[in-house]
Amino acid sequence: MHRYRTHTCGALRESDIGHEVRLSGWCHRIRDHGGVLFIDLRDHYGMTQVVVDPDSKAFPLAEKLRAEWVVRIDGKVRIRPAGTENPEMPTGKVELYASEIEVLGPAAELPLPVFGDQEYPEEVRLKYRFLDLRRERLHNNIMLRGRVIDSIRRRMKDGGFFEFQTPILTASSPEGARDYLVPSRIHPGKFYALPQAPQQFKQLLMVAGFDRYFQIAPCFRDEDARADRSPGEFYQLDLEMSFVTQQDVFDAVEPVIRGVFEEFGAGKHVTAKFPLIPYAEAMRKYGSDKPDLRNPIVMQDVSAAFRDSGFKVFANILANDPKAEVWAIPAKGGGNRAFCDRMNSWAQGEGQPGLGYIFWREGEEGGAGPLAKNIGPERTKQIAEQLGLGVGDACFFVAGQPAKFVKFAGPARTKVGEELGLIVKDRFEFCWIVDFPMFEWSEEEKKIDFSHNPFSMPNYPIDDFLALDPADAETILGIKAIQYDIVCNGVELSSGAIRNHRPDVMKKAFAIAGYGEDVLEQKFGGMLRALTYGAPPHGGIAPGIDRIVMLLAGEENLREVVVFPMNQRAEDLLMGAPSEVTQKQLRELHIRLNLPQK
RNA sequence: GGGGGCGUAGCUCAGCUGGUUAGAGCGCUGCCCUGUCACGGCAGAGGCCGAGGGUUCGAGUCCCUUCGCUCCCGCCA
Repeated sequence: MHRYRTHTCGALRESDIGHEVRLSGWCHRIRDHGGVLFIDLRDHYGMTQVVVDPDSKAFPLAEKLRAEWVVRIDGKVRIRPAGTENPEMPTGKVELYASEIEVLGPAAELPLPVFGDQEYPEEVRLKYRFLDLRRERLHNNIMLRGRVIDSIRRRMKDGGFFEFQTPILTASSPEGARDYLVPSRIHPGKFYALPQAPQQFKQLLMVAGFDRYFQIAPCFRDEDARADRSPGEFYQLDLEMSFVTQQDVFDAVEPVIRGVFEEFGAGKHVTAKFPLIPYAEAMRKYGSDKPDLRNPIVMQDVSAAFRDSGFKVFANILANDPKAEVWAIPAKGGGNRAFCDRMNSWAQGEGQPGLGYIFWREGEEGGAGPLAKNIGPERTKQIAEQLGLGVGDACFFVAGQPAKFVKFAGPARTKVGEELGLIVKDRFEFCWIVDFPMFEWSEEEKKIDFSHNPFSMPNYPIDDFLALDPADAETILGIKAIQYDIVCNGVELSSGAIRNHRPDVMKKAFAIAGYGEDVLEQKFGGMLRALTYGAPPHGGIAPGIDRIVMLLAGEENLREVVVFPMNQRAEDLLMGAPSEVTQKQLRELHIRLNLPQK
């Protein structure tokens, strides 16, 4: 007989009745009836009920067992007495009558019970992550993650992609997020950086002729955390392809993503064909470049209804600023004052002066509320008709420069959708966001800068692009990049682009953004050199693994799908990272600390 | 860096307009219980009410400061 077990805790069935077996596992739950005592013995594979009574020589020890002790139990499998089967458990028709128990690992009183599904504070859960991971929900999430990654690998390989490993210790890159730095012992004063993404490496692999690359790649960024953004490190399905158009990338990636969501989405509806939504349209309709399409609300421009109207606040905004507009957020089913007032207070809590509204109800079919009275019945009717609203509905309005108010309009649309229960859960609504602007006006630096990734190819005839006058801001700010995102349920799942593989175009793009060739050479010399010696047109994308698993697991927070996550302040409470190091270590690295005054 | 929320027993939480000895459930300890599967019953231990300061006859409760966790803004090729 094996030292620890002949079966796992999820294995025993009626066919095993009468056999002498050995199980090892954790005491999940113990029910002591004095004369008879039940132990639910748990391991990774399942749970089996163990019975002990005073006729067994294991009885005295069984009475001493406590939750989460690790034990080995020998005994005979027997059928449960009629009426005591548990149909909830796969092993529920049988039980193990214990003849011998050995304690393999006793447990101290638990700071975090494994049994049950109560919520516990993040701090305790992270400090005792190993206990939290024993709990069903997290345990399942982590296994789901593994299965999702297996499936992704298989799908990528079937699609003709090869998996590569790229360096973890690399060079600091000037663009993007803050780097994690690693001091060099051999080169005093110099540092490696952990890659924010294997961006340049995958492009170099394309230049090297490997044609189709992918990697489940760790990425490191020293930026502050969010619920959907782990501090420090996260994983991407990083991929790159040569000789492709944007459409080729879509055709390669969309089936992988859709397939994974259909495979693990527990039957939830998955978008059959991801619609393409231009960035500008997404901002206009949804107030976001990562719209939640489960929310049916589509905003509209209703400036005409307010221009020169009796509602002076909006009329003046429109009269005084040619860029100003008024947008409407329709709220079907929100046609009562209580709801409109609640939205108004919410807006004030968001730092807005308020949220104008009109609502329609029985007896006031022409529109109710102060705003309706100010603009009059004709204009109110015009709004109702434009948005298809009637009795029982409401509509909210935001005014000003769209570029400035979308940061509020987008969340307002979400809020209305949530409050009115318009968001259809149990669906994965995907879309591609395309046509991102290549450049944007940096208010901070008072100059044109890259809007997103400087490696993206501008969607503009190459000769015309090379001939651009850097002072022609209007034309330049209108140029789109061949860049795209996948968005699902309001979560940005991935970002990608057709890359700029032409050194002359790249030099021009950097020149437009105000960077000289010396900067380009210094920061991206390797990349530039590679593009000089025969670079294929190429492009790719990098879906976030953690976010995919988060959506599939139905979780709101990345920590629920990462085995050993850090907390919001980028601390690992279990391992105690970051930590101080010895003077000797610092000396070897030629580092002297210069700590902030406290 | 900024804003919101939270902080009371090992854990989850209650504790009203400030009022005498701060409660419940789970867990823990002891006793009882031979068919439970959230077993049940009885008894008990366990509290710097995050920390510091203030107001008050009196503070878990009000005010200020500070620390911790979390959510958001900034930031995020």
